[in-house]
Amino acid sequence: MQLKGFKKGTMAQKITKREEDYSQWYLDVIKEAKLAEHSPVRGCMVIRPTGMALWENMQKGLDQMFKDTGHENAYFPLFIPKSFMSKEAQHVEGFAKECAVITHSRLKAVDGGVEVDPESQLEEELIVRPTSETIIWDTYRNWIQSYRDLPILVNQWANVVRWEMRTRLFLRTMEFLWQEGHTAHATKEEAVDETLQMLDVYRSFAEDFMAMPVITGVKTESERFAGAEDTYCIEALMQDGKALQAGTSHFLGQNFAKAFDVKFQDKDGDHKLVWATSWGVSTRLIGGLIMTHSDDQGLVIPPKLAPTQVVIVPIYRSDEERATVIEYGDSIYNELKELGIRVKLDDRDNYKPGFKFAEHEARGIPLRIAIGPRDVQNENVELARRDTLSKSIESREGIGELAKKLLETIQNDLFETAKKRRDEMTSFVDDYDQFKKILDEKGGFIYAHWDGTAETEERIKNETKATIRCIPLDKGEEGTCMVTGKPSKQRVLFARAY
RNA sequence: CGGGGAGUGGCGCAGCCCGGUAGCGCAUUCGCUUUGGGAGCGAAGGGUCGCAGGUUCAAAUCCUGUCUCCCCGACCA
Repeated sequence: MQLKGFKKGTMAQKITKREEDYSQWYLDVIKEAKLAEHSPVRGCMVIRPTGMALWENMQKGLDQMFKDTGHENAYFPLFIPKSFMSKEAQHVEGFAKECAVITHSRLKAVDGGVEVDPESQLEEELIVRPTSETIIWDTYRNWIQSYRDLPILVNQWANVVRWEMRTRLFLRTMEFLWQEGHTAHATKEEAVDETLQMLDVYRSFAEDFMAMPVITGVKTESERFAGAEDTYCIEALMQDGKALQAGTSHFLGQNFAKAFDVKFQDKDGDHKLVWATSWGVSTRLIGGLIMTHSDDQGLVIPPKLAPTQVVIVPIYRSDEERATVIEYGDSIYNELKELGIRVKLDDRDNYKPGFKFAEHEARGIPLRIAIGPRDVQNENVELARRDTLSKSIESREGIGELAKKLLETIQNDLFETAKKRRDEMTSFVDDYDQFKKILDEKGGFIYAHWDGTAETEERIKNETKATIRCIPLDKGEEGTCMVTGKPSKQRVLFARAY
């Protein structure tokens, strides 16, 4: 039995509507879902328990995929000696402007307060890691002597700091959580394969767990990671038509092996430089998740990642009714729990059902089961989907299996909906004026021909704010550059980006 | 880092122009009535007005500095 959808707009509006102010909507969703908040430290956030539970679920999924592809976790220091940073020229250039530097080791008390003790100045300053290539490659030098020591397939879960000018919760913060994989190989082919393998891990994680469709491709020289030969990426499209780089996988060539003198003796007895990769995704994915699925009622997230997948809301008047309904709810709770569903029974007595409905919607719980005396009587439940905001009456019998099935349906539907939206906001353009027009009026992804030069790329960026997000891996047809008319090997993906 | 806006009980705001010792809504606590889409009434608790200086008999209010957040720009894997 189908019921009518929820009445919208009748509730007190705590969340700014998307079309009114997208940035404010994004902040409101995070706040109402209790994912994170601003901290007293500029550019840094407090990740609240719900936000952390979401990240932990993402970690679990990714970590399993890393283990399944032969990787192990390790942990390297937060601090990097300053001299390490300068060993790889491109790398230091890329990160120099956003490094936090530790110069002193202690404070001293001064009339009621504290100040930095000038006598504690460090002989060599320490850098708070913006990424760990340098300290890891310095370490790998000692781990690698023979081809038998290769490959090294290591990942670490860590925090990093990049001193950003302008920050946004999850999307760009000065400190963020991430994973960084660092691998060492005997041959170029093996390293390239690893780079592409991990890119595909990211793609499938984005699609299968986050229900977020992505385009895979390689970055142009100007967007490449400092110190990499090639940077591959997954690019997602947000609801407001802006692109988000959601993950990167770098083929580092022998740049860090050279810089840190990491060689191995091969079967033929020759000493050779090691080939490297690194790859990472961060809490930025949470920002992408929010902006892919959520609506004006608040957070919408896929069941696979939802900290709570099903919430049961009891409805009652008297104490007797309460006892009956809660008992009914408990049995449903146990049934779902048995099936491995992350379920909660919201038995708080100080909130009315309507309040709870709104709250659980704002917090993005995929499925809600409401039960009242009528349902106990008829052996029914009311089932509500967060993604479609639709409700139906279902039989108590078999509710566990139904919920489980429905969670899978929601997971798939979210992906299909997001993919459909992404495709609708993707254009193919051959004319530069048309390109500008679409960018301003519609936004989204634009596939266009480009002559492959940094000059043209720069010009387009300056004139339109759009950047080449990537050169897609599934190559299309040849053509001519929309700006210069010179030959183009394939269309590249343009968008304004976060 | 440049331009604009803002910081006042937990949250959202008024008061500031024109100085006179802080108020409203929501939330919280207690009580009663309620409970199928954000409950009602009654009572109570909670704020050195971001922080630091200065002017003044007197500063949330005027002046200077500083920190943080939001928007736009520059910058940025």
